[in-house]
Amino acid sequence: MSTLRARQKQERQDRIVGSAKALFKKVGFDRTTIESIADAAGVSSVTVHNYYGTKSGVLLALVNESDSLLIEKLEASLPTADIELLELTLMFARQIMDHAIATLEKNIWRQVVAAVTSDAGSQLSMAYRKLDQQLADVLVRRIESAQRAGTLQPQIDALHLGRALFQLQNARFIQFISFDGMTQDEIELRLRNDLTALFAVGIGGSTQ
Amino acid sequence: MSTLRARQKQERQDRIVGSAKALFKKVGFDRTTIESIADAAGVSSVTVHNYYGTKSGVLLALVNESDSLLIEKLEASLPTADIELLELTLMFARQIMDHAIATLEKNIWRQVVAAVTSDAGSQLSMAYRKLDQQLADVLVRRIESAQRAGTLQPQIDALHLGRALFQLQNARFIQFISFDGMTQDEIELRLRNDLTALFAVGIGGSTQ
DNA sequence: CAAAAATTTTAGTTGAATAAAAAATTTTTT
DNA sequence: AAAAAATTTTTTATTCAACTAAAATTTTTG
Repeated sequence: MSTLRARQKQERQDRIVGSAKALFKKVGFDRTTIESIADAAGVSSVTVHNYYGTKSGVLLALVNESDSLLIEKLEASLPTADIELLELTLMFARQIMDHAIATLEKNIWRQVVAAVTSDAGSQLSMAYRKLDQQLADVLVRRIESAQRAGTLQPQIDALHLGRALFQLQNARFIQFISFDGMTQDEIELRLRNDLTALFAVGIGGSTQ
Repeated sequence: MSTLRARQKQERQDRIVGSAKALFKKVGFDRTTIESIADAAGVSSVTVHNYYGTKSGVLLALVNESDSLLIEKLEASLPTADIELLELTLMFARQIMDHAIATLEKNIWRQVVAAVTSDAGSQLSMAYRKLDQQLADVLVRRIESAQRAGTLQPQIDALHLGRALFQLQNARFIQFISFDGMTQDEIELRLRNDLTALFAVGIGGSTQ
């Protein structure tokens, strides 16, 4: 029951992450210094480094937390059956964008993506990727359930389809956060166009 | 005809970009300092800053150059007609990966992606995105020509299909560079699975 | 050769990151 | 409960490199 010390550690970490979030939102990532985070959290800057290694480390820790919530929310709110594949995917995308915007500014999300890419391999990057995979799994399971419900042909490969749809959605999400002027509606339209065009390919069968 | 000065400027820039490339390949991005680039190029570090602003700036300049070549190469080598959509896309993806690996290490590509994402909005980021769009256009044109050749149903929306395929390919490309252990074959397989699953959706028509 | 333009030098700021010793706190032992 | 041991945090100090500003110098042009 080594817990008093552990609890305090947890509290300290919570304070750090909380202060970081507030500062990121207030003055942006670049202009937030590790020292300002440390000050706001009532710890020393060395402690921040000890826990999270780098400034990006703090950011990723913060995002990992909030993304775990997103998965639960998605799991709960995404309709289970009786929905078109295209609509399902769009709904999925919309919820992710909603969540992202509710959590942090686009600008900060760009830093998240950059950090995950730039130091792929770090603990926190890998945690982030794992969450992505869980998101993809949500989609896969909905596809399977649509197949059971008869809304979608059963011979389709649900796993690969779900992953492909996730990749596409994710690519568009990154586009969404990459431009301040890009609206959710515009991204939704693009994703819709993507899917419509792709789904149209199979329709005619081989022309040969 | 203000050209002597302009020529020297160009030469200086070439030297900077060349030295940077050599250093990035040799010791990696992080351990290359702007001063070492400047030294190798025979200019002062301030000059490097003046031209490219940041270290990432130099990197993006370098990549923009080499990617222009890629587009030409693709345009020349990608078969014009008489090819399946799936094979076309895979070939496209393969050439991009080949080019990427021939140019820089995965590690450096990660920095490229990070830089483009992190300061979206900078000149060089936007140039990079423009090149991406040109890449997508190559795909679109091949699709149109496949339609003219009768290999693909003419009623399909070539523009949106091409863009969707590019997005998917790009997502998989980023996955490719994100892990040192990820092979081209593995990525090709994933992309093939993506496409097969997506194209299968249309086949049955509506079940409703 | 003088004017104009660009580069380099000089000098300084900033903040991330790290190391090692000191201080504080918690746990364990007596 | 007090002392000792163990662990964590903070202090202190330093390094490193990106980036910037302004003056000095060089180069080009007319």
